[in-house]
Amino acid sequence: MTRRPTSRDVATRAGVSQSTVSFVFTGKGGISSATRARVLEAAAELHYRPNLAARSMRTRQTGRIAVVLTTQSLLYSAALLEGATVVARDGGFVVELVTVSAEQAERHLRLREVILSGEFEGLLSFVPVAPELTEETRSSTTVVLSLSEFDDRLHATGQLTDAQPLVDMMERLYELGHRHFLHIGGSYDFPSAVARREAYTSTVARLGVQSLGVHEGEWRAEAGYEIVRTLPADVAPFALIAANDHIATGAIRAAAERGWSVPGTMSVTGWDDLPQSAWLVPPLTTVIQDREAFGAYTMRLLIATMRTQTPPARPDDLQRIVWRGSVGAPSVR
Amino acid sequence: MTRRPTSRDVATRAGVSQSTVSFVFTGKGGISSATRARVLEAAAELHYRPNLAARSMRTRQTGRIAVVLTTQSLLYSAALLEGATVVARDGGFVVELVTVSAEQAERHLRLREVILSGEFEGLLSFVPVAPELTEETRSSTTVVLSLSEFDDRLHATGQLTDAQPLVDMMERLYELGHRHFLHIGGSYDFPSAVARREAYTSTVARLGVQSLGVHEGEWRAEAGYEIVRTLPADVAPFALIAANDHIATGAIRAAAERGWSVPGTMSVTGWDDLPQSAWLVPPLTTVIQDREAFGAYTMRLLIATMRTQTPPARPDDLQRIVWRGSVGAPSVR
DNA sequence: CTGAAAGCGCTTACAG
DNA sequence: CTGAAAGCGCTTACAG
Repeated sequence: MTRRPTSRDVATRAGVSQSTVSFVFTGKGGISSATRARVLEAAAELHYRPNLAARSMRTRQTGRIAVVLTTQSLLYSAALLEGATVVARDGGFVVELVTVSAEQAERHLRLREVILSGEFEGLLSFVPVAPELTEETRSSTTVVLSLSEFDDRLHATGQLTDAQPLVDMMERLYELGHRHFLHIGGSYDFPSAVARREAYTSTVARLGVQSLGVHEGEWRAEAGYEIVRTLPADVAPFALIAANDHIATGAIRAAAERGWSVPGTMSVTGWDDLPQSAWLVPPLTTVIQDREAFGAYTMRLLIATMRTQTPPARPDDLQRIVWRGSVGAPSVR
Repeated sequence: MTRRPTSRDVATRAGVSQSTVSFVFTGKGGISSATRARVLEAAAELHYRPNLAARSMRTRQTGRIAVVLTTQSLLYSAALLEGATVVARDGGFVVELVTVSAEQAERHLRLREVILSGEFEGLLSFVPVAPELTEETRSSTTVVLSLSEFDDRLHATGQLTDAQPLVDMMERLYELGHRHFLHIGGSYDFPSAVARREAYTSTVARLGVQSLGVHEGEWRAEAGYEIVRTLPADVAPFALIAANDHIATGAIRAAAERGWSVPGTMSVTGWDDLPQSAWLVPPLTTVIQDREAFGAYTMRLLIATMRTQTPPARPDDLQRIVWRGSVGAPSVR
């Protein structure tokens, strides 16, 4: 465990000055290829690597980007994270994962700490960042991109919050003969939950079909279960548009307990394609999101913001519907 | 976007020397409480925070620990990561997540880079670290703790690979009247899959019951589905011991298609308690792993190693069975 | 094309 | 109990 070699050690070995070594590694300054080769060789022999803390101190840049997620969302975000990380790495940044509490106040404090610490040049948040916090940290050197903010500022509700698949699913169900619909949504502090609810109500109006209700289901299976369990026994065959697969799974269970056929009595659609969704009885029609591509895109956007470059083009194939057995024509019991 | 305040700024404002400010923030040196209060006040007014890069350079310590996971394993590791992160933070470390390819050679290169970069004081790997790599990086300042190594060195196969719950479930099924069992395992390059298979076969022998088969199910729902789908129609009521919830879910689907009752004709147990498992029809009996506690434990172990302290005691309540409707007495069709 | 030198913001002996 | 000073390993004007 000897001392790590420094640029000075490399310089001595290569017979050049320390600054020349630095120039070689940063690519700055015109170094002749002969000198350059000598330096690189000496560096390789010593297994030299630049000390990032020293570089960071001198340049006042950390090369770090924080990605913020709650533990819960992390469960669904492996691919998203992967996409973002790869883009960041290609851009010369190191990504640090910051998990925060789902609880508002606690999360606020932690985010504040992360932003003010100065350790990060950029922050990509997949959880809402309170406006006050954005205000308070305006003077920080950390460029913050939060997905909810992002929705507002860039009018980019066309991303993960795009509810178009929900409209497509409802139209398909209409074609199959459905005239009664029910919506169980997520938590309405999520833009995506609101977007899906809006898409539902406007599509109900446009198609001229009947809505049996719109409930806030908080993304939970319990909600799907309870709401379907307590529906009138003589309800007309209907299509449940659930905001995610959890809700849909709970609903299917309730239907099974009531002896209702799926999709005949109740057709149902989810969102997210959880691992077990394709294996439910019946398999669940749902929306697959290309989270990796989305993660990559958001990171590209953050980096472009940090460098004040023009934002990258938005990919338009981030979501697609997988049709499975939980959707079919309505049938009399 | 003004310049960040430094300890010198704080010193000026508090009317002390810069080193006094440093002493206050590191807790070193005997600073009178009056001076201390003045410094802290000035620091608060300026929103001063120590520059970590500068500190790191001076102390030659990075305060960083890398946690290594593959993207795949990340999906199951949210809680694990949370547990580890909290412990690290309490220990004064910052955790950086490093995702690596599941592909061997690529992963090797990346791990090598991470270890040799000198950016991390510790590395906690949930993927195997090749022995050659451990050898090659012996002179690095990064303390490496890999979970596979961990199994060997500390004989700690009693952790996530402990198959005891499987034995308990089989005994309970035996009490309920089951005399026919079937096992669909994971991938046998996972120690946990092997441990579960061994526990199954030895318990079959000990209880003197009949095994309808032992299959390598590669952790996949397809395996559960196919194997149950192709069982003889006149098979005796049996208990399926699936290596995880995916397999169990596929099996339940096959049983439903065959018109078999669960748990009467086929009782079934899984492992992992996936989010939808409690909402299947019937709800799935499974094993809940306290991944958060496990993650916390592994991080404690790493930090103890880094500080050459005695390792922490192993928690013994990392797994527990949740009994749900998929398990019951066998019944004639 | 290359070198000498300043300085990034800290920590920590060393004086006093 | 507090201060002056060296130095961690780099980058980057500034000379030459």
